[in-house]
Amino acid sequence: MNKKLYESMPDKLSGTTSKSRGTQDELIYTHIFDAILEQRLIPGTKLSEESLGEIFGVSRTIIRRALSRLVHEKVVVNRPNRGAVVATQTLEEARQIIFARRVVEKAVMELVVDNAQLSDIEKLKDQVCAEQECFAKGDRGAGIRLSGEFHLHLAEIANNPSLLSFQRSLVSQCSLIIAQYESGSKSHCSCDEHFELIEAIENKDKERAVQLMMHHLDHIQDKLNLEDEAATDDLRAVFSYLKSKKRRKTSN
Amino acid sequence: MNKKLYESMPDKLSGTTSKSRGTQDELIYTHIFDAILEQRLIPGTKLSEESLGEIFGVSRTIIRRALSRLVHEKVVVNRPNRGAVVATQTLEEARQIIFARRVVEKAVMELVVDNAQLSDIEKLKDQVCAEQECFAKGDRGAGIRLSGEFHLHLAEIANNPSLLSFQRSLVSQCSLIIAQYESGSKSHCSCDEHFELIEAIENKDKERAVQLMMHHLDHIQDKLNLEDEAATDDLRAVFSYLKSKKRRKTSN
DNA sequence: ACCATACAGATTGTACACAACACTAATGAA
DNA sequence: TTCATTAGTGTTGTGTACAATCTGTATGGT
Repeated sequence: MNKKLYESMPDKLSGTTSKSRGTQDELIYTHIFDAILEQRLIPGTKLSEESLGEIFGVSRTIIRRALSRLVHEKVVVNRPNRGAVVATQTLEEARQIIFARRVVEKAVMELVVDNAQLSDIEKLKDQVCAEQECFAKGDRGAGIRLSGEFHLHLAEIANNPSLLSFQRSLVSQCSLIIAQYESGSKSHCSCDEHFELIEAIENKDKERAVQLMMHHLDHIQDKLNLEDEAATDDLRAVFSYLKSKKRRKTSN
Repeated sequence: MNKKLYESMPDKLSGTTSKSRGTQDELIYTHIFDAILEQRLIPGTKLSEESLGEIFGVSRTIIRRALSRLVHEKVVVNRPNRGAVVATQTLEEARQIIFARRVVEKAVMELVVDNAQLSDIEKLKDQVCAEQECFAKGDRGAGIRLSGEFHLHLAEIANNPSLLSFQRSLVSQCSLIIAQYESGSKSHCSCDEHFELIEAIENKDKERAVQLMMHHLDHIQDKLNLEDEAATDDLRAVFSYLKSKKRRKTSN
């Protein structure tokens, strides 16, 4: 009766890494995850179990599982007895995360240069084009998400599951950091750099590819100025495309 | 009546990374985790929620949380509707995990050489001594666990939380791999190599420290290669030459 | 004897009720 | 007014009942 509400969600969101279909909690995880990566949920936003349960039409049990996964990936922080919030990072933590990413991206890139097939490179190009379009038409949120997914895709090509899952966590955290610290006006068009990376991969120029990647990360780090941003912290607004239904007739 | 049973457990188990105290599920997580690292739980063992609940004197809710964390760290695998089992890795997965560890350990070691204080080095020495004692008195399980904790401690000294949590997951998985593939008779006394590592750190000889670490990992991997043809109880590995088929649908 | 289907037992998946805790507001005294 | 205590309200934490699902066994047909 009050179930399966979420089935009416727009499809575009369900394609985080193009393999997000599955159980309820996975779907919900993906929605929240994407919302965070697209900066529709900004750092510090409280994620109330009951609200989310109403929004997605499931019980708190399911929400809890989705949140617990996000907590594990360090995208959400759980404050005991006080609920979960979208993670906020200090500048020092941000530097540490970017450092870790440097370590992983270097290894990933070396594997990518060795492993990348032509089809992989085509897909990468398509992805960066999509990213470019998003920025061009002003959909900054989706652009930032696709930018992160570009790096995830690299880790997929590298074909090491451990590195991939670590990369997933790091990329998400980086998106949060960008959301938190980067001035909104800066176009953040990493597309050019992404195209350069692809070119180096295509040429099998490992050294240049790695060096470009390091510079790419330098640029992210350089942009860590303190700046404010304004997005919504209203859960219902973020997920407004869902028909939010009242749970039960009891207690309003 | 059947609650708080676990309070009477021996204390020695509660010191995984010397900061394991906390909520119920964290305690239980630690106990299972240690049991796996000490190879008292071997790969493939089923972890029934109800049994564990009885053993620890808590409801399935808590057990589920502990298991979910273990699943996230890839130490336990969850089979939908059929419960959780201690993870088994194929040889290929094992190689990938060790590769990822190579990446992380190199970065960690470079940081350690830069950051290590005298007190850190003392603690490392104590830890390896404890490890040595365990092997000497035949407690192989605890020895293996301490051996892993040595590497975790290095990641702590490196002082990068992201790398540390990745390292935790990788080290646990490596312990599983060793449990699965390494012949029991081999002494696995990595203590000597650990002492050598400490010496290089003490001398601030970064290059040598990194190289020793790589060799250390080579040795782990070499042992796998020796066992390459050994029988496995992992069906996927045994029948890996078959193309895995999609699950059959309703139309039989 | 063989195969398929149906049933039975056990285990996990989900929802919900209630307990425990944290924050807020209100009350009263100095 | 200000501070301390306390009651109230809302949210999370945990246990448990029931539903859904899977595995193994038994039954019946060929």
